[in-house]
Amino acid sequence: MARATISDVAAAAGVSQATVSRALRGSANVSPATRAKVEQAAEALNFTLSKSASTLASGRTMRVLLLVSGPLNTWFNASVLQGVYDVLAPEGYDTIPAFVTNREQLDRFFRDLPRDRNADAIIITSFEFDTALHDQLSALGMPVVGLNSPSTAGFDASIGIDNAAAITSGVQLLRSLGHRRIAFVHDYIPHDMVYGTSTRVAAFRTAAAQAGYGDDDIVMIGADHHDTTPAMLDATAAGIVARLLSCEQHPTGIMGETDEFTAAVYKKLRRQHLAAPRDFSIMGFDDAPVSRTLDLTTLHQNPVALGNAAARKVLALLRGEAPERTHELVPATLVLRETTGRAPNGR
Amino acid sequence: MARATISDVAAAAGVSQATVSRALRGSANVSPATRAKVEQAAEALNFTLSKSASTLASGRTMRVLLLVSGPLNTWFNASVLQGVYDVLAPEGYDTIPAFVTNREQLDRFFRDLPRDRNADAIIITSFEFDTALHDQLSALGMPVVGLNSPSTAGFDASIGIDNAAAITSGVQLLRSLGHRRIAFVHDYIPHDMVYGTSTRVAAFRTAAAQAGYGDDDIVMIGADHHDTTPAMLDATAAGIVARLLSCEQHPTGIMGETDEFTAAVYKKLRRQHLAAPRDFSIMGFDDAPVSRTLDLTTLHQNPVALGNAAARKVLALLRGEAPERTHELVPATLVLRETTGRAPNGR
DNA sequence: TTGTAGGCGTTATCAA
DNA sequence: TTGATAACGCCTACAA
Repeated sequence: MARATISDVAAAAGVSQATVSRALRGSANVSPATRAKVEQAAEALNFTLSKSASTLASGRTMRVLLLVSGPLNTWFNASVLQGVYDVLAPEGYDTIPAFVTNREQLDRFFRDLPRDRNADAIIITSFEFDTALHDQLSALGMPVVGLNSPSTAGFDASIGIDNAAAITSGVQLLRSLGHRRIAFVHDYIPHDMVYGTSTRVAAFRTAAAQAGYGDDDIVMIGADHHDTTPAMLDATAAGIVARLLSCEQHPTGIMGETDEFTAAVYKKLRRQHLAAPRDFSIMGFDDAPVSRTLDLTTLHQNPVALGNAAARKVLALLRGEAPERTHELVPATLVLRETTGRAPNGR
Repeated sequence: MARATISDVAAAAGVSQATVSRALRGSANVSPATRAKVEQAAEALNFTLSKSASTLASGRTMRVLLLVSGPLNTWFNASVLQGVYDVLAPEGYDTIPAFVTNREQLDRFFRDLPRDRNADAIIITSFEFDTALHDQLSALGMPVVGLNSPSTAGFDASIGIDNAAAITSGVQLLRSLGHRRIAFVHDYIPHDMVYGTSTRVAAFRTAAAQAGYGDDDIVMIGADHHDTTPAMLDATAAGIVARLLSCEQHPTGIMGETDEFTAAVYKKLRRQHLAAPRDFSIMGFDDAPVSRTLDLTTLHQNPVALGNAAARKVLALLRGEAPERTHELVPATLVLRETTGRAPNGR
């Protein structure tokens, strides 16, 4: 038997198609009796509304795009997806993941997007837009919400963690523990794209200065390219540790841009038979699973919650309401674990 | 300006709507000249086909469902999603993730699914179907492909790793290293659902027997409930280690059902100042990131590749072709790292 | 290779 | 509260 259509249900229930549509969507202005009749008929015919037909007729696609930077199978991105999904699914929206890993893909994505009215809104994670992108963005005609983007420019709403405040608390911790010289180790920073985490580098500089560290007391060491494989990350970490330890007076307090990156550095340090917090203190950022595994002190953020919040803002925007808070900044809090402690004597 | 429709393009290009449709979909039987004209007109009008309208008219949704067990933000599930996405996206298909964590949700998912013709195919990851589900499944009328499912029953095609062979190689390793007594530690096994990884438990029993281990030489220790949070996993691991070490002659060779679970156990063991491979050997399963972090010997599988393969089978099925291999079993190979070695003396 | 025209299954507007 | 009916934007025989 062919699938039932709305008119089959209408016939079975003895009402019009319009009434079936109203009843099944839980719309107001349907008498309880009628609604019950319709629901029964639909049930009997094993009928549900076709999403495609609804979409076409209403102009609403019931889909929201989630654009993340980098692969989907990272802790952060997957968690954001989970968070977005959790609030969107009950509302009947599909979450459609998409990702870009470099500028070229990003441009292509936006070039194709406006021509493609196949989503009602878009959530953009972890990177910023320059003017060019900004223009295309506004041409989209759909709500755009940012998640952990370096700035709020171009977004109808946004949610993100307060990187600067978090980094400051981390620096303060190291200072409290007596570390005279501190370092920040970070991943490659591409010139053509601004990532959410990139702001942490600048934040460290600022925080360190404010905490009283002189220029000679802070060292910044970055990777010179993106590390896509574990083996490459490993090599990069080795290089960074080499530079770290060959400073004439090496820093004893180390902060990393992300837990993953920090973990790689930490492992290399241990391979030199240096131990934390005996010989140095090290802390990551994110509170990703790897930080638990290694008992790494870190700065906690909750990407699932961020995803939830972003999705809620999308929902509000879609309803034509203003989100409770348009641009929201949530704290990332210090999680003390085993890799930080009093600075070694004599340093 | 309102969005252009296909008839605007037709008018601009001086052809019929049908020709525009054919040209834009890359269909055959369109002269290069006409195609060029159409493409130009579409470009000028910033036009692309509406997915919803196409779907409605053609009956094809260009969407495939990916049903995973457990949250999306696990290494395995996120990687499968990535893998599926990678091959489906270029073909114009959206990947729509969905997940269920228990039997009730699973039932609900399938109860709603047939009434909801909003996907062309479905990929089901990591669990099996009993007869009841099987029936609903075939009523779906769309291709169903399995990924790491315990059996191939009910699937039009499937891909998975050979758990039994992998477990066997692990057991052989422990035997070669001289471990007289071996243990298998595993997560909770619910009674109402069969997971892909559950088969590893039985596989261990079989492999151990075949390798010559007597009943007294193998110990199986499982969790008695699912551990959803890190803290709970931690507690469970503590209980397991307690049982492990309180055996009158405790096993020195340990295999775990998954890397994550194994890592939790390993950490607890270390907290007792036991070291691998000095005091015991331990190996995980999956080659998840945590196994690298801890230098854990493990059995490698590649969920991204599994996702790729599953998606390719979907594509073939959707084209009405038979996949190159309908039911495929790929090996999971032993990765030697630092946590396995010769059994301690005198054991 | 291209055009014609009916239909895909809803939603939304307007009356009743 | 309910019913007619005209969109919604494209696909696909079928015909030319």
